[in-house]
Amino acid sequence: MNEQAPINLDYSTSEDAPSAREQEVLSVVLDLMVEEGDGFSMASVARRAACSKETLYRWYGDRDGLLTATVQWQASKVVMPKLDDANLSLETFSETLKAFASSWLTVLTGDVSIALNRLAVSHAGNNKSSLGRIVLENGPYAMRTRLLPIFLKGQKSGLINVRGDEAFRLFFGLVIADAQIRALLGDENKPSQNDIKQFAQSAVEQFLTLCGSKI
Amino acid sequence: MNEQAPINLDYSTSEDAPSAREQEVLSVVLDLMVEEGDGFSMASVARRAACSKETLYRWYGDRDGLLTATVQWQASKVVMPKLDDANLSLETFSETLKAFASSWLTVLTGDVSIALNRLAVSHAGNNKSSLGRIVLENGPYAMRTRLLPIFLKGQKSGLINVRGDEAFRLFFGLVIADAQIRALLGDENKPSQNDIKQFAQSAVEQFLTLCGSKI
DNA sequence: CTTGCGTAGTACCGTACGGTACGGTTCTGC
DNA sequence: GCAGAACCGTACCGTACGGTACTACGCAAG
Repeated sequence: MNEQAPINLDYSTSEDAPSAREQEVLSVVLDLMVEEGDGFSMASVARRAACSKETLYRWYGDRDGLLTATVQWQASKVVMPKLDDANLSLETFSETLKAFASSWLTVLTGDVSIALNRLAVSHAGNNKSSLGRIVLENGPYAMRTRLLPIFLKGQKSGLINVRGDEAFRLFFGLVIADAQIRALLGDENKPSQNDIKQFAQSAVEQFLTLCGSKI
Repeated sequence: MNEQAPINLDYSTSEDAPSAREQEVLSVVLDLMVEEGDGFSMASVARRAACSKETLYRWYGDRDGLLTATVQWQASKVVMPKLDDANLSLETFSETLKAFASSWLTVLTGDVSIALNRLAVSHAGNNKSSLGRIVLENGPYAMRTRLLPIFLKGQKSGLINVRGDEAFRLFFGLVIADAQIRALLGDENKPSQNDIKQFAQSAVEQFLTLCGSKI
């Protein structure tokens, strides 16, 4: 349904991991993104990374290549949570979901994620520059891909009863709600770590209430 | 909690409504925003609106002023739904919420809203340019302000049982879920009008299930 | 020591755009 | 019909930035 025209996401196969020096550069880009949004110049990157613009262009081709490499590097740092499918009690299931929800909210309202998503949103308007696509693939879609098997296991264990895609939509809504868009729009009123824990907990409880096998 | 340092939102008091000619200009800006995102130039506005750049600068001061005027004009076009507090049956309440949810989803996934929110998000990164703030005030906050009295009425009639701010967060999450962020990131898979009706209906049902007075 | 490669630093070019200036034209009030 | 303001169209300026060219230096191999 969603996987159409697979984009080049072969950062895990082609050029494996960026070298230490490259990571320095990409890290500078991330910092600049957080500080100045999309406005930073190639010159500022070169200056702060103590490299020449020529090197940037040799390594990444153009500005968009640099941004793409940065986004993909950042995405590659997010690790996949595991759920051992053996002992799937309601307790385990619920706790796993809560932990995931908490971590997800923390990431999404973090500075780096905000900067990255701002960049992707603004680039999604202008055609060319597939940054929006890439963030979409590594953001919502990736989370969906990660959560679906978890939901599936819960379903097979009779803990929930709902179609997978509906489960994802519901879970996203209950957990994230308006937190992300408000952060993107510059709302300074960010949820504290305590708020997040609270949100995650009640979201999971609501989730289980709504689709905890009863139909 | 949210209303701090009230920004200049006096488009309703100072210069009332833009003239017909001004509306032509602002409409051109909206069109260009939908077509090209933030990338459009003042020259392109002048060209398509068949006016001179000098006029644009005389009227709006600078580019940011033009954008601000456009955003505020668009926001002023959204009308406030009413709920007659007299006959507040569960049926009426539920139908009102469903209609609101449906309309909300339609607006948020529409081209104009997407373009506007993209603009606001990208400007929220760069300080100066209070566009993010303005969209935040006229988007999520305005919806919150609109919904709170409705929830309050429902609460007083014993139909729901939840704190107002929690009700808003919950309602937002159930109705909007990942639809807006996906649209902003350029997901072409927009919900059809039928999907929207479906989403709105089940969202309201879920909302009433979760906080329909039972605690 | 010498040769050659990779890179830092910098100067440079072309372009795009925000903002201004100005001549010519239309509209408005008297 | 006349004066003044508003406005259109366009030419122009300054700047900022993406991208390229070139020089100098460090360093490793032979």
